[in-house]
Formats: sequence, structure tokens, C-alpha cells
Amino acid sequence: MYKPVSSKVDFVKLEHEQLKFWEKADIFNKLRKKNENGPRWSFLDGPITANNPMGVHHAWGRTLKDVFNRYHGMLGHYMRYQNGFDCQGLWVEVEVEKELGFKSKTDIETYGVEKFVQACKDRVIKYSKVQTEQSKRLGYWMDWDNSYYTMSDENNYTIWHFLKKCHERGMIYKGHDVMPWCPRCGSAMSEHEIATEGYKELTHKTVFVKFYLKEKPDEALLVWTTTPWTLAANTAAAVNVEMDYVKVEAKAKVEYYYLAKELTNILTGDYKIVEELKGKDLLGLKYHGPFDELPAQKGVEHFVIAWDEVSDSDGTGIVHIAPGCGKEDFALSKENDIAIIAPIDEFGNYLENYDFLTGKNCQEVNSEIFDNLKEKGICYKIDQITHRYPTCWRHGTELVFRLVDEWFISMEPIREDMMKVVGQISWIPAWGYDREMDWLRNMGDWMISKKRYWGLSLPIWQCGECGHFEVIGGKEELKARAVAGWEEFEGHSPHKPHIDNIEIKCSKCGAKSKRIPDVGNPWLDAGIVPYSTMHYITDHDYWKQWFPADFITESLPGQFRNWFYSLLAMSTVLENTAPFKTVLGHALVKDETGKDMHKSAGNAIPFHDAADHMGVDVMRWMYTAHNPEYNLNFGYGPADEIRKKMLTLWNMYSFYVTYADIDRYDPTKQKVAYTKLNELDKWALAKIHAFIKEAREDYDSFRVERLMRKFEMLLEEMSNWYVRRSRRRFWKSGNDIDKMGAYYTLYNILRTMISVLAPILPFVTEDIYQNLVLSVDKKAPQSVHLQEFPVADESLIDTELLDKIDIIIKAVEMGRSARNKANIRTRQPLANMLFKAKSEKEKGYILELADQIKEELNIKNITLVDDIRDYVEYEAKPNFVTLGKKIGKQMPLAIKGLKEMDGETVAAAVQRGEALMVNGISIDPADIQIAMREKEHIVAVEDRGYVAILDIRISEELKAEGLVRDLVRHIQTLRKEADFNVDDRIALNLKSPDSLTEALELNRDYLLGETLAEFAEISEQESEIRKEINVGNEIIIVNIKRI
RNA sequence: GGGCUUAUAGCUCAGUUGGUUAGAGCGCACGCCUGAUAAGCGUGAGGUCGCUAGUUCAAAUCUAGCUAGGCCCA
Repeated sequence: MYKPVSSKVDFVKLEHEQLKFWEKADIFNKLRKKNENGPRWSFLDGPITANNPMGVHHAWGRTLKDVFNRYHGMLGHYMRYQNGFDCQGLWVEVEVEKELGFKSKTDIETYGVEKFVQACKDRVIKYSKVQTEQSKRLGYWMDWDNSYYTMSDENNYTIWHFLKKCHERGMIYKGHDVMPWCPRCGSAMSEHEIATEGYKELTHKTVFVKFYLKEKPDEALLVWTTTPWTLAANTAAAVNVEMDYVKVEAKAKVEYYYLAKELTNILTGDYKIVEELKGKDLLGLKYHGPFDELPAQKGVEHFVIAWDEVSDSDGTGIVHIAPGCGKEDFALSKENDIAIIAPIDEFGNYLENYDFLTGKNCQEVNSEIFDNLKEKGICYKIDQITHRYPTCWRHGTELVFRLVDEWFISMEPIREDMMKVVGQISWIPAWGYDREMDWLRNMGDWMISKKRYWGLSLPIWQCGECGHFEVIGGKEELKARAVAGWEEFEGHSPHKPHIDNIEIKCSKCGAKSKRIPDVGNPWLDAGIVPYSTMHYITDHDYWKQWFPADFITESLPGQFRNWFYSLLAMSTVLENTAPFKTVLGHALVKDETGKDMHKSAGNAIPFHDAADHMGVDVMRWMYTAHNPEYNLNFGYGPADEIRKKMLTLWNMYSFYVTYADIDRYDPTKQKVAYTKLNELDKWALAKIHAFIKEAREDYDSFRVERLMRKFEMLLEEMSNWYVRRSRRRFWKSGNDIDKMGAYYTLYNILRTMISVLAPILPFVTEDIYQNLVLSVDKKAPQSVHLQEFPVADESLIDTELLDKIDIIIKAVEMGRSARNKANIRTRQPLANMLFKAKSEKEKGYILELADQIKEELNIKNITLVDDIRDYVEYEAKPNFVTLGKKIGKQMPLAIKGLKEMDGETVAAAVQRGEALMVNGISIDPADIQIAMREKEHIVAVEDRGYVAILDIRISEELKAEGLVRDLVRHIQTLRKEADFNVDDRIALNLKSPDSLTEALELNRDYLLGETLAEFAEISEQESEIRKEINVGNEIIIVNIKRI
């Protein structure tokens, strides 16, 4: 016996119950045990940053991960189920700084690096626990006690191994370069960091400055800059040698300016062009720098150099060059032997030797600089510009460009190899390949150092005497090389500050080498995981069994240059092969209206809110049904739509259980052979098995959104055709083979659906399974997730039968359409429907299954016809508006003529697009409107060559039947109001006017059968229910009571 | 400026290798059902498939250009 199932269901409550059940019955471990000898399937988890609670955007990726893990679990695969946490990096430091109220690196130093690093570790531990609990709530089945942490010793030391390999190939170098720099972090930003979310639309003050020529004191170069603070570091001006320049005479003040010919529109006041020249004519001109008086500028020669990138699209065509403040500027300094001045410290403050600027922040000195330039008479004009400017992804502060020493991996030696490796991977969507290749073609060297505290300790030891540096490849090697500090370090993780105490002997000069103070780029931490978490170094056999991963899935936009990139780079260096075979990318989660979710905008939905209010199965359905290539609009509105679909499944299940209990149906004992099933059952089974087949294909190709589309269609068909068409088979009394067939089929439909959907909707399918299957079959697997994934029986996919039912459904749809058009409700029986099919085959199907159509449409007869001319005629009318404009006064003649012509002939001509001659007037077919006019008593509907024609004449007999059906419906309502059970039999007493007696008499059996009643005399006292009912225009008094 | 990508109904999206009159859900209108019922179902309206040109017997689909948006790189 089944547990009764209410049609009202609380999915969230149900999910909590199933979580408890899985926990208590240890289902996940039973699954692992069951599959331990199965073929391996290697999923590799991209680590989630353990820095905050999980968001609904994380839940998308984690749902996909879980879905494919669960599917492969049902295929019997042995898996690792290892989740990963990303632990190290600036994002954690930033949150900890916030907690502690720190403003800068100085605060951290004061607080103590050891305590600070510990606080970072603590934060990671705290949030990894929060995320673990949230993931469990999502139904994410992982080996939670065995999650990997990128801060682990093994992870860090495996990166050391990688870096040493790089060094052996000569790829590690210290770069002296201008880098984008965040004054708030006190650190450089790598390309990757800025590219992700760095650029903002900002408005800045700009200034046009006059650089007077040394040789000609009344002539000046006009130079434009958007970063006035860098003028203090100017050492050159650049022109494009091919471009056209002009020398203009300023009328107001007799002096001359040089600028690009195309940019004279920036000039103020009257001017006159006195000379045209090429950029090359300006080369080598010496000029007075804008801040020659600063001590830092002492001895610097300023002159004009050439640069191809100079354009005349904005500014003046003469570019201010400050090699200490710009990347390109710095590169130019190497080619042109110009001076390099680096003006600011790590917080963006001017260094010594900058006079009034010293100690001031470079981002706050605009007005002082402008005043100074005006005083010196070299300010031409001040303006402003709105442009995209790089900012810090954490602080939002504007970046400055600063000359620093950073450590890099040279990517040139592996660029070609990496591109080959990319080709080994299956990218979903396929354009992922092109995106990754584009990034690889353009990638610069990888900056791996950061002047911060919490992260990988870069294993680079540099000699204080000779500058020679060495890369250490692991803990043992370090121990062997250590000449100082090992004792203090022993027992600590390889993090700052303890690691910094260790000194080694320089292998070149024998002096002491110390570790560089920098920490590593966090993408090193994540990129190494196919090696570290699979124990590449510590258990190589194990690694061989699991590497490469079969599958990874992550959010697309950033990862081409982040995780995918670091995975590929590191694996190319270590093994020259791809670390994963297939990658499925998904886009971003937006709010319901497509806007970014932001806490501050109030449109963000925290994970726990969504889980508690919509339920995680609904969320999982939403994630899996969506094409992952595009952004997902997440919200309670879309969730409601999905909830309704889930209710359809639930209601089918509840319907089955209700009736199976009444009839004590047991699917394990009362099986029905395929040959004994009726057409409808066989059709349902054909659908179901086709679904299994397609579901496997979709899971195997990682396209679950296709699966979900098919599922939604199947669910609709099963609910609105199979169950509805079969309802009477369940209601009828007795337990014949037809009824058993219905139960058996519906049981199989439900069981198959929940088995196929179990990976996607793990909770509701489990809940259904526990009752549907386990209540009657104690030998079945203990959980829906411990079953084997269903196998399609292709012999049951009867395509002819599928076609057959399709045409029946079509005929029914058209019949309904006709009824709607005639405004006659289904309850009123009609005598006949004529139907025009398109092939002999279809006619055969209709004849064979005519009963189903008749029942659905409540019609007495269906007739197949070929020629519909007896029922409808075509009628041609002119399009008065368009034709009237053309022929004007001839209209009446045309109307008359058209009326007299045979509609059929006109329709045919119009169809062919031929002009018609009507009473001597040529009429364009576009000016004729063809209508189908039904003859009397006829309603016709046409669709794609099919025609359904309803005879809407209602005889007395049909009318009577309609009345009785009305009465039946009222009695059914009474039964329900009285809380009778659906199978209670009743005594019925009617007091009706004479006019209805005959109608009742004619349909007596129908009335009694439908209401489970027998006529009986009941006095008003005995009657449980008495009601006056309006039927037609008469009143009937109904008394009923249970017997 | 370069790469990738998108443009289909009021909204969110399908449309596999070109092939009858381009589909679904939601919303809307009208209605049905009342033994899945604070549910369920049907019918309908609504689209020159961003624009232009080309290839083809045939283009939402292929090609080129243009316009607008997104992501990325300069």
C-alpha cells in the first residue's frame, strides 16, 4: 500500500526531509561503495573562493557539477567527488582588512604579519564551512570531509615544483617594468586582474601644456595629457614621423605652436598656419621640460622622439612621455635612450626631490600642478575627458602606473605548445576554443608576484651579494639547502612570515640568499590542482589513474584568462598535455529583469533565501533548463513558472497513488504484458523509451538544457493526454486487464521519469521514489540515486503509433477550435464532425481511433471527407481601401462582377497570383480578399491542409443528453461538498418538472453510472444533501445520501 | 582598431545538417472543465526572423557589408 499523497505539497519541507534521510541512511556512501569497482570518471572541481557565503550564481555551476556527477554515479562510475576551496590571495586579505578596520599595508605591518596571515586562514576555514553547509542544502553530493584547500602544503609545494620546472627552462625572470598599480593595495595588478572587471567610465581633468623649444624661445610644442601628475616625470615628447603637423601663429600673443594638422580645432583664439611639416621634421628638437626646476629633473635632456602609435585622433599629436609612469613610455625609453624618472612610492605619494609635491598623493595634486603650470606660463588650457580607465577590482580606486620590479614567467617558450593543448579539449560552447586561442595569441608574460602577505610564498631565493636567484622545487630541497632559519620554520605551513626566515647559500658566490618577500598570483594556486589534488608528486600512480580529468565546468567570462589559462599553462609545462578533456562553460546570473545583481541595488538574492523560498529543486530545474551559453535571469517570477511544472509531475504521482490505493494495485505483482496493453499505453511507453534514449545522449554530450526541454514536453503530453485520456479507466469499478494496464503503464511512466530526472531534481524524485517504488517493492534499491540509469528498449519505440496518436491529437485540437468558434461547450454533445485528412494512412488511423476523438470532443460521429465543397464555399471580396485608390469610380462595377463570379475560381486565381479581368477591369490579386464562408449549421476550421467541420445542429435528443450531463456535474459537486469519498455509492432522488422527465429517462444509465447512484425514494429527513439546481431553464430538486 | 558573440511574438527563449503556412512558456483575450480543484485544460490574437545585397529551385538558417548590444583584447 502507498502512503496517501496530498496534491498540496511543500517542496522545501520535502527537501529537508530527504536531506535527513540521505544523512541517516548514508546513501551517498552507499553509492560510492556500490560503484567502487566501476570504471573511473574523473571530475575536477574548480575551487570556489572561500571568502563569503555562496551566492545564487555559484549555485548554477555547482548544480551542473552535481548533475553530471550524479548521472555518472547512476551509470556505475567510480568517482573522486572532491570539492575545492580557493584560499589564498588578495580578496581574502581585503575582507580581513575590512574586519579589522585597516586602511593600508602599514596597518598590517603594525598589527603583525603572523597574526594577519592567521586571520586570513581563519576566515577561509570559517567560510569553507558555511559554503559546505550551503552546498549540502543544494543537494551537492561531494566527499565533504575530503575537500581540497589551495592553501595546503601539498598545493603550495606542487606549485614550487612547477616553478622550478619553469626556471629550468629559463622562463622565470625579474622584470623591471611599469605596471598598473593600486595605491590602496600597495600592489601591482596583473593583466588578468584588470581585464576582468577593472575598467570604469571616468571623467578626468586634462591639460594642454606648452613645451618651449630651447633654440627658439617663442616656439613651443603643444602637448596634452590626461594624467597631469605624470608631467613631473616627463623626459621626452613623441611624434609620428609620417603624420602631418603645422606651425601656427597665435594672434593674441605673438608666439608659435606646433601640433598635428588634424587637431587645430583644440586651439583657442585666433591663429594662422604659418608652416606645414611632417613629424620627422620635429625629431630631435630640444625643449624645456615642464618641471625642470625639480631636483629629480636635474640634468635631464628633453627632446622629441618618434613613436608609431602617435595618432591624430585626440590630443595634439605630440605625446608627453614619462617612462616612469607608463608602460609604452617605458618601452620607448629603452629604444631611445631617454631618462627614466619614477616619481611615486607604493601608496602613490611623491618621493623626495619633488619639492612642493613630495609626500603628496599623486591623485590629489591636479589643482596644485595646474596652478604651478599657470604661474610658469606654460599652461595652454585645461579641459576634461570621459574615458575608460583601469581601476582596482577590490577597492574601486583608480590605478596609477608605477615602475617596479616584479617576477614573471615568460610565456613565449610554451605559447605554441599551449595552443596545441587547447586543441585536445572539447569546448562547450564550441567558440570557447576560439576565445582561448585568441587569448593565447595575445598573452603577455605572466606576472606571478604580488607585494602582499597572504598567498603562495614564491620559492625564489635571491643572493644579496651577487643578485643571482634560484628557484626551490619543494620542501625537502629547501631543507637540504637551508643554512639558517629551518628550525624556526619547521612545523609551519609555507607561508609568511616563517618561511622568510630561511636562508640558503648562493650557489654562485656562496653568500647568503634570502627569499624574495612577494607572494604568488592566486591563479597559480588554482591552476595546479590537476596535479596537487591528484598527488602528482606524492602518489604518482594515483595521479595516473585520474589524470586528465574527463570534465570540468565553470563560469565562462573570466576563465579564459584565469583558471583555464593557468590550468593550460601549468599542464603544458609539466606534461605538455591537456589537464581536462571537456569543459562546459556557463554564463552569468542576472536578476529577473536582466540587470546585474548587487547587494547595494537590493536586487541580489542570497542563496539561503532562494533555497528556503523557492526550493532547490526549482533552482536546479531553472539552472539546467537554461542554455548555459547565455546569462540567466534569476528570480521568483521564473521560479513560479517552474514550480507549476513541478506540480504537474507531482499531481500525476498523487493521482496514481490515490487510485492505486483504492484498487490495492501492486506493480510488482500485477504486471501486464506489452501485448495486453492498449494503444494509448503503448504510445506512452514509446514516448517514454524515446525519452530515455534522448536523455542519455543529452547527458553524455553535457547538454541538459535539451533534455529539460524534452522533459517539459513529455510531462505535458503524459499529463494532458495520457492521464486525462486514461482517467476513466482508473475510475471504473472492478479490476480488469484494461485497468491493470493503465496502472502498470502509469507506474512505469512515473518511475522512468523520476529515474531519468534524479540527477537534476534529486529531492522530489527521491521523495516520489520512496513511496512509489519502495512502498511496494522492498527489494528495490534504497534510494532513487542507487538505481542504475534506465536503459531504453528501442523495440518499444513504435514510430507508427507515435504518428497515429499525433493525428488523433491534431483532430481533437481542431475539433476544439471549431467548438470554440461556434461557442458550444464540450458538455453539449454534437452529432457529427467531418474531417479532411491528408493521406490514406492518416484516414486509417482516424477510423481506427475514432472513439477517442469522439469521446474527447463529445461528438456522436466522425466522418472522413475529401471534398469539402458541400460544406464551405469561397467568397471573394475586393480590398476596398487599396482597390478603391486604384480604380476609383469603377468600384461598384468591380464589386458586382466579383460577386457574380464563382468564388472557387477567384480563389484559385488569387492563389496563383494572376490578375483578374472583372467586367473589363484588371484587378491585382493583392487587392482581393478571400474568405471561407461556412454554410448554415456548419463551423469549419482549416489548418495546414487539414479541415475540421462541425455540424452544430442540436437535436432534442442531444439537448437532453447535454442537460443530463449538466445535472451529473451538479451532483458531483454536491458529493464533494458533502465530503463523500470518490467511491461512495449514493441513493439519489430527483423532483423534476415534467418537461425533463423524458430527458432523464433517456439518459438514466449514464446518470446513475457517472454519479455511482441508484434511484431511491428518500424522505427529506433521511437525505444528507438537498439542493435546488438550475438545469437548462428548469429547477430540479436533488436529494442524495450515502448507502 | 582586432577577436568572439548576439539580434526571432509584449517578455524569456527554441528552431539539429538550408526544404510545406517559423514554434514553446509566460503575459493578454475569450472560453472549457468541476472525481488532480485556493488546481487543471482549451482556443485565439500577436512575428516583413535587426537592415541591405548575394549564393540557391528554395534562406530565420549559408556568404559579405551595415546597424545596434554583450564579452574580451589593444
